[in-house]
Amino acid sequence: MSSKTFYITTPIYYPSDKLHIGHSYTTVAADAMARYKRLQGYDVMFLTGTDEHGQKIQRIAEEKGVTPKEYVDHIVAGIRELWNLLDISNDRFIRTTDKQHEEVVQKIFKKLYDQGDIYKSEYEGWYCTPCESFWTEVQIKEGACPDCGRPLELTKEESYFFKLSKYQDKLIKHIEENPDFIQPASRQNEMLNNFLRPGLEDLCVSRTTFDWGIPVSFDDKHVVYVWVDALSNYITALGYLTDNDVDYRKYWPADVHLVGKEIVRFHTIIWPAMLMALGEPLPKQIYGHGWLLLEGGKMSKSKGNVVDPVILADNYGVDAIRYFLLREVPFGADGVFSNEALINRINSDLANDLGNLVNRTNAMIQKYFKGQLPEKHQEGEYDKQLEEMALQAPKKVEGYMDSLQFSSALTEIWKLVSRTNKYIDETMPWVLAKDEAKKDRLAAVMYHLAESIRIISVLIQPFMPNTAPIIWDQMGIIKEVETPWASTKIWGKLRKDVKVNDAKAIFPRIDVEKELEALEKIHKKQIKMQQCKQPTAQKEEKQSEYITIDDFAKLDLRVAKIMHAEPVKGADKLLRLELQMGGEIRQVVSGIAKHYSPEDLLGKQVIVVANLKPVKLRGVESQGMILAASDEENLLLVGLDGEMPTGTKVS
RNA sequence: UGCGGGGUGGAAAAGCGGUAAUUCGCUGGGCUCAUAACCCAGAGAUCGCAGGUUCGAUUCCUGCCCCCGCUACCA
Repeated sequence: MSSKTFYITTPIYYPSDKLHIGHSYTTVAADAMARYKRLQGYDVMFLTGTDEHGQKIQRIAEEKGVTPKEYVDHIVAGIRELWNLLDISNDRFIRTTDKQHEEVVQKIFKKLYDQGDIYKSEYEGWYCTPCESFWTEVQIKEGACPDCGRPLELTKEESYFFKLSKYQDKLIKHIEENPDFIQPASRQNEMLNNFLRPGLEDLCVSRTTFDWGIPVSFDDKHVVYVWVDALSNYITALGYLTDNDVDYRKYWPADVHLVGKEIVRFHTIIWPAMLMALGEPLPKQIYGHGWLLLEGGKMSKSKGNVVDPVILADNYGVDAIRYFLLREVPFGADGVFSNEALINRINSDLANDLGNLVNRTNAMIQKYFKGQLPEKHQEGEYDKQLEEMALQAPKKVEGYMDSLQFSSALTEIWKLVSRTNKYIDETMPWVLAKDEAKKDRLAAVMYHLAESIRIISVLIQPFMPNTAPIIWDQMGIIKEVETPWASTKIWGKLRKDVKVNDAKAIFPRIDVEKELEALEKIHKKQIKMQQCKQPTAQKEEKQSEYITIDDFAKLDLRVAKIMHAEPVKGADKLLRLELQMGGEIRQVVSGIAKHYSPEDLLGKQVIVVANLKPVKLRGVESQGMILAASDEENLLLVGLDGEMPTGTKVS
């Protein structure tokens, strides 16, 4: 019956570290969409996964002394657990280390090579041999490696290139003719103006400098680089170029690739070009959402933010977190996460409005009708208004959902929640209850409340998959008959003599003050735990890394006095200092501008590493380094417990 | 420094050429079914600054200031 298909994807995440609330945001959004489409009768394919290759992961794994695969297995297990916890209903989970994916990527690469869309050439760049890394002109500093500071060589590396430039005009045309292809529209202009129209360069799609990747099947010195490997997950997961490509033929092209705004470029330029080269249809839409910024104002910094989704879900419930993520931020724009915002949202929208509505309705039906409404209802004033509003809500919600406006969709549902709360005040059931003659009218009022709640409960399903069934249970709503999506469009689906069950608060109110304190404590604890972990790791290393007194003697530490200080032009962290050190004046560039103003420094005595090799910073020579203690927030210069003549040796 | 986003009542956030929505908070009132909740009313904004276009600008143009993210510089 469901011939309509809907294919939605999230990006595949890079498992170099634990995921945070920002990743959850994308995935929860995709999940809400997938659930919504399923409810509408679509045959949905919802894909998420992990992008597991690359130098960075290889490096981290080496540092930890495990194989890259062992390392990612561990992280990926955690990611799957998180999606499980957040009730993510993905139909498939792809890992770029899956055998099928690797094989198909090799086939794709070979195919593009055979038809001339990938060609072998040389990649020229500045190469740092010890780091085994290439750097671009912009990245290098003073001809040295930005990582280790050692000299670079202009090196050529054999590399495979994808003919991106060939597809430039076709891409521009496609984007111009399909205004929905890139959403929101502002991103479309960004792509056209910043990348496509100025001209595309061919893309380097293989590497020889590391081997944690999919080997190029016909040239095993090379590994397939991220573009071809990662982007193609959207089709390899469906069995593209395999014996069993039923799903590919069924679901491709994708309806939406949901991505963060930082990777819009890859999805709207490189990916479509690859598909054009493969002769496959392009996805219908790429939607670039904004960031969920973790530390908004200074408020949250001082109050501390717990951003571990697991802790948040444990404390407030999965649905509350899902609600917050999708409600707080207008999809497409950036938003800010703070514990306070989260708790306020839970209190006002979930506890006060929705939770309380269900609770008071349930309580009244129990109190006035012993839990079950009679068949006979007397229609009255205000009923029509509520009915109309309830019947409009689903249409509006659908409109917003179809354009991925989750926040607006929820706002629309909550308008109905508010209207229903207001209906109680208008009809004043407690007055009706005092007059036995008005029993029928009272029954109709209760029914209107229950029916409105039923419609609300069905509408919130995609967002809050756990809450909906709880409401059904409390309100005696029968799942199969009274909760299909289409049932929201008909008033009166709920049977007249509905019988409710005992209920307790779905969303208890949270004490903001207390809770913020509690979160703060957890936050501090986490920081402590991290700090504890690091020193133990370092300790082991340090035992073999003792230095001798001779090593120390190599340092020439001197007392110096700051005679002059000024900002370095074009740098916001650097100060240029002139130091009196014995008979000489030294010029030192120091990254302390965020913590000290030039005036503060005049006349101060500091400790200088006097025999440090001079370097140029931002074009200014620095002949040494001054010592300071610093953590993430603060920085204090190291001084003397009194005054000493400048030039005095420190040991 | 480059790129991008933004500055609208206490907070968040719409509007984008013609009485400045909405939510939270605040004040006052109502009600008592309910989770100190719900309902009603009210106060509170010269829409970052300075010019310009226009009969008229928060909305268009120019310049400037500030904030945020990425980026470079923290020897």
